[in-house]
Amino acid sequence: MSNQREAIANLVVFLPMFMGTLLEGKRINTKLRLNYSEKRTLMYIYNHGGRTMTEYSKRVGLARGSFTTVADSLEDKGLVGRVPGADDRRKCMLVLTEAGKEAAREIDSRFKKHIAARLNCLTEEELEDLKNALVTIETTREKLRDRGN
Amino acid sequence: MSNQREAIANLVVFLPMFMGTLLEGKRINTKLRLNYSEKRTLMYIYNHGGRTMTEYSKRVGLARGSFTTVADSLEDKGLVGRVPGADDRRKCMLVLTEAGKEAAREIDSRFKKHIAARLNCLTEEELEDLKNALVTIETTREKLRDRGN
DNA sequence: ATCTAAATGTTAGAATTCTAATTATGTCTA
DNA sequence: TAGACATAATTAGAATTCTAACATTTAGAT
Repeated sequence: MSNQREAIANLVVFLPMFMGTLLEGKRINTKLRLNYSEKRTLMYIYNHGGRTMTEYSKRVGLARGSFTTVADSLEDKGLVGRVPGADDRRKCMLVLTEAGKEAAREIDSRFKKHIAARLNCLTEEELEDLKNALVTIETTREKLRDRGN
Repeated sequence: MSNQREAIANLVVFLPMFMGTLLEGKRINTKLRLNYSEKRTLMYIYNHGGRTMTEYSKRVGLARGSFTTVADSLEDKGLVGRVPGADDRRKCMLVLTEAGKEAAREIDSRFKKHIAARLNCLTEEELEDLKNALVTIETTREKLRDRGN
C-alpha cells in the first residue's frame, strides 16, 4: 500500500537525529587528531581490509574526491598504506599499518563503551527491540543494494 | 546483557549507509538552489513552525553557527523570516513565507515520491517490517532524549 | 588493431560545516 | 541594585566535503 511507503518516508527523516542522540556527549579522541571520517575509514578497513579507494569512499559515505583527502591524511599519519592494484593498475588498495591497527582497536573499544553508556537508561526488552530494528534495517539495506533498481 | 549493547554498537554504524542507499539516485532539485540543510530546515519548519534558531539547529543536526548561515540563505531567498522573540529578546523564531510554504510542499512531495520509488523492490511484508523497525528507532530516540542520561 | 566509452584516482576551487570568540540579553544571588 | 554566570544568536577563520574537470588505464565493439 502507498500508505506504508509514505509512513516510511516520514520516519526515515528521524534517523540522522537518532544518530545524533546516540553519539552526543563526549568525543572519542585519541592522541592522534582524527576526524570522524578518518575514524570511520580506519574502522572499516580494520573490518574489511584490502579494498579499493572507491569502495571505501562509498562505505564511509564520501565523494571519491573527498576520500582522497582522508586517505592522504591517514597515510601522512602513518596509519594506512596505498598498495597499487595487481590486476588493474587504475586501482589502489588501502591497508592498515601496525599503528593503524592499534588505533582502530582503540577507537572501536571507546566507541562501544560510549554507546553502551548511552544505552544505560534502556531496559533489556527495549535493547532487544532496538537491536532487532537495527537488524531489520541492515537487512533491508542489503536487499535494496542487491535488487538494484 | 553487555552482548546486546555491543551488537547495537556494531549495527548503528550501518545507519548512515542505509540513508545513503535510500537517498541515492536523482536529486530533488527545485528551481531554487537549495542544499540538503536548507531543505531539511524548510521541511522541519513546515511541520513544526515558530521555534527558535537553536531548536531548529538541533533538529537539522547543525552547529548553531552553521545554522545561522542556513537561515541567512533561506531568508535571502525569501523563504523564511526572522521574528524576534516577544518574551525573550535573545531568541529569534523562524517562520515560513508563502513562497517558503510552497517550496516545502514541493520538496515534501518529491521526497516521498523518491522514497516510494526506491522501495519498489520490497514486498508488502518487507515494507511492514521496515516501517516497524523505524517506529522502534524513533521511539527509542524519544526515550533516550527524555530519560536524559 | 583501433576507436569509443567507462572506470579509477587525483586535483582545484567552491560550498558547507565546525570551533571558538563576541555581543546582547536574561537569571540568579548577595 | 550590582555582580556573576548562563543562554541565544552571530561572526570569523579553519577544517571538511562537494562538484567538476583531468590523466591514466581498462573494457567492449567494430
